[in-house]
Amino acid sequence: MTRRGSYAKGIAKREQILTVALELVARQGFRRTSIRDISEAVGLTQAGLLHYFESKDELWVEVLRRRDAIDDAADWDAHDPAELLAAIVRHNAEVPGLVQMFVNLSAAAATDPEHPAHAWFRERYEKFRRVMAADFRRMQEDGRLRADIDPEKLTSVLLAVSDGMQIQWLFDPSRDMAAHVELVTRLAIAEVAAVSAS
Amino acid sequence: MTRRGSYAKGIAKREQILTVALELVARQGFRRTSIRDISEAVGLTQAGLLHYFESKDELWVEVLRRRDAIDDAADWDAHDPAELLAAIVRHNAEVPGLVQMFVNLSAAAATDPEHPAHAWFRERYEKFRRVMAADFRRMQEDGRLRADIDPEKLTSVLLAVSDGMQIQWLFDPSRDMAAHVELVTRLAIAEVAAVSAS
DNA sequence: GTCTATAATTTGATAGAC
DNA sequence: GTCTATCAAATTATAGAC
Repeated sequence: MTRRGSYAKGIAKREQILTVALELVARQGFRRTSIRDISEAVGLTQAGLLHYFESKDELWVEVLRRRDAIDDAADWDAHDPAELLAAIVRHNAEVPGLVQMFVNLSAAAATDPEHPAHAWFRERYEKFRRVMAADFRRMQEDGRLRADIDPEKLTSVLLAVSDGMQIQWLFDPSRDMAAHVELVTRLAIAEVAAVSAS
Repeated sequence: MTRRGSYAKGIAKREQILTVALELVARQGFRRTSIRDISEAVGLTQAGLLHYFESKDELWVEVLRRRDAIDDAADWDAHDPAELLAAIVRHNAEVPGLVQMFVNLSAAAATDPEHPAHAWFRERYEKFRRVMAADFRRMQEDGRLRADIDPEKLTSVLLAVSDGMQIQWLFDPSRDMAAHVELVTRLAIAEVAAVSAS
């Protein structure tokens, strides 16, 4: 409430930093992007930038948080969790810096319990598994999904395909990430009609 | 041929370095393992270790190469490419350092064309896709695999599940990586019988 | 084959002034 | 909110002794 002008400016600067950081990652690669590069790109010194984020890794975590917040708020055109995931994956292909960052950060966080993003990723996987699996269970009750599939396993598989295809896509951007997610979905869903029709 | 004794010793030392490197990664994490740590663990100085490997990243690439060479030579009990992949994935769960390294290195290589492992990964994915897809195509001709699946896409999906589950497994080692690969396989294969029996 | 020594860089991070 | 200054590490790399 106090000093509204400079407060708003601080918020805007934060946003700018997060945006520019992703642009730099897309342009010069995640490993090659230092905190100094980012600070200079937004017209700050390195120390100036660290006024906004406690550390480099914390900055990346903030990028992830913001992405999820935006995704959560977005109005996706999807009828089931698998379609939703495919839509998100399709959207990610528009933001190469984000994919680069996600891949590297998830790897680092997975292999280091002390990493600032470790708990975030862990909880994210759990949340997705819980929420999506519940939806899949409902679909099974409605006969829209094969009954012989464990909903939790299917969720994990879809998340794994999504994560794994990001890597393959980075090596060859002509690969269609979302199409591969949809292949699994089709195998899990379409046969219901075929089997019940037989 | 010359100086056989010391030559053999050099080979043995190289092997020791690669083995110890993986042990250290498993124990203290990939990011926390420096070339100095490894050199000290094998009774060398940093400079001494760099007599064997041109750089840290080259050392990691050698670990990958050796792993693949061992896997290629192994006698896997598998009847089709999907079973083979599941067997390899199951085996990987016994070597946590390797999984840690693979995840981090593939991320780094994917996001940096100059990375020493970039070409290696790229070609590896291509090779797997080519070889496995050819096998899947044969299985389709034999009626052992659903005909409405693109063999290349199925291969990419299986590799993605394998890579993606490694990450989820690192966050929670109680997850069964191979079982998730097998879920996809079952969806792609088993229905042939069901459909053709109907 | 292995060491000591050391240079040169780069990076993330901190203290404290303005 | 931003800067200057400065640190401590980590890493690659090299020269040259043993």
